[in-house]
Amino acid sequence: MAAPEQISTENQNSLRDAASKKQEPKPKRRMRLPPYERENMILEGATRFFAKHGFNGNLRELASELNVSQALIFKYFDSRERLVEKVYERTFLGRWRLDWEQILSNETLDIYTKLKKFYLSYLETVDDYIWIRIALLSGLTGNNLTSQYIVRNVGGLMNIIALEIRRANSQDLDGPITTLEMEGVWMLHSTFIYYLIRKHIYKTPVEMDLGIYVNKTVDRFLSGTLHKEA
Amino acid sequence: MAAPEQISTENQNSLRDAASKKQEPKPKRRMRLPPYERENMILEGATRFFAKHGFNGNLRELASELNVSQALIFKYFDSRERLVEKVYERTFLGRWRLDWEQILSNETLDIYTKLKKFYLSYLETVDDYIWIRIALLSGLTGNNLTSQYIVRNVGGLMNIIALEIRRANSQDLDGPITTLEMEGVWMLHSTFIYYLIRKHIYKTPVEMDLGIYVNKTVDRFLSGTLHKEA
DNA sequence: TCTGCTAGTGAGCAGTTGGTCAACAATTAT
DNA sequence: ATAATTGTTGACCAACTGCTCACTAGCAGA
Repeated sequence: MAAPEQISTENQNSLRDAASKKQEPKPKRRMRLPPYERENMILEGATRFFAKHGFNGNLRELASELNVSQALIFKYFDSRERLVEKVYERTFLGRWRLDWEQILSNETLDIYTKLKKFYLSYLETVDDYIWIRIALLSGLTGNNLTSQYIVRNVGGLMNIIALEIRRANSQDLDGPITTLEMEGVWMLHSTFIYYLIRKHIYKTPVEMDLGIYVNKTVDRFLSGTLHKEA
Repeated sequence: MAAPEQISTENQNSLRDAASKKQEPKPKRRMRLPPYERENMILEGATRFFAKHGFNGNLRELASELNVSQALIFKYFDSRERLVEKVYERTFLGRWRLDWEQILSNETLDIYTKLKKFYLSYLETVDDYIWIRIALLSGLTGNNLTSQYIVRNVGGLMNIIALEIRRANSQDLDGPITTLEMEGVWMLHSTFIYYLIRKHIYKTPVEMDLGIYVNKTVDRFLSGTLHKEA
């Protein structure tokens, strides 16, 4: 760790040159962007960065990843807190698809294809390192309205599925949905969420063909994993 | 909810007394504990604390929760990093039950009761605010061997279950287990893990009777959620 | 080419944080 | 009682962090 005490002048020079060659050749011409673009660039970088380092990641580090001064971040976002809020919005609200509800309520589809269509679309927008990490981080950090908003929204979809399952079982649709019925629906959803956790967070091997995986999982969910024989 | 606006002087005094009694009458006599006990106390407090505030929670705050100086923490743990490691060990390794593997391999039980027995025991040791939060936090922070160790261990159990399902389906036990077979097994496990996430992290309403919940979930997993009629 | 507007920055401030250390005091042995 | 041992602490340090501000420089319009 200690620097050598004696170096020849030439060495010193060449070392300095090498060093300066590594930091200078980027004369780092100051790039001027229209505010909207710059804001977007920062927000996108922050999303990636927070996903990786958590919401109290070092802002100076974020700035240097963006090749921008740390002061600039505060020109576009009043405080770290505001920046984090924006990241939430971008990540969650920005990805919510309004047609999910329609797929699930579509009367012309049977329950198998309905669930397969929905979860294929759901996974397409959500099977992403950034999304799953931000989702878990925001849940753990708590105190954020956005994650609660999502919980409620997903809860709404789960309710629809519960009703569709009743319909498929030709049960009475009127009574209130029981806790155990809801747990049944969450079973399917849990499977897909934990698939994302294993894939993007624990990085264990998983089935990579989403089409096959979704089909098989929905089938299993509805029909059971035991071959009913005879 | 609102406090009464008028209180007699006596009341005010007694209130003030009560308040001061709460912070002053602790002349904070210095408590001396045998090292083993103190270490345990700090470790337990740190586990609770990190579970709540994440692994870069403020150590001064932790110290004050323990009614102990911040310097003392460093007498028992060289650095924050070491402390976090110990928290991992305590939380994960300390809870692993060796008999889980035996329950699952037990030849005298049918697959239904096997899975029910196992997951009841599993949830009993793992259905806990602290456990699920530390588990997710450690996964997100990455770079920890312990969480990978657990992933491997759980993976081992999943493998056993995969084999048991083959047996129940009277399939050939010899071929290698396919990715899709494994995904099937993860479906059940995912359900229980995400149950914990909903319960302890998102704090949404869930079925509270573990016995009923485990039974019903295993049944659904094996037999499907659709009533197969005629 | 020059000028005005404003995107962008370096330097620095106040507060915080992990970690250290000499001194203090609770307990035990004498 | 007294002394030796050692668990415990207050005060401190150096590094870091969110955030600010006076100043710099890229770009559009004249």
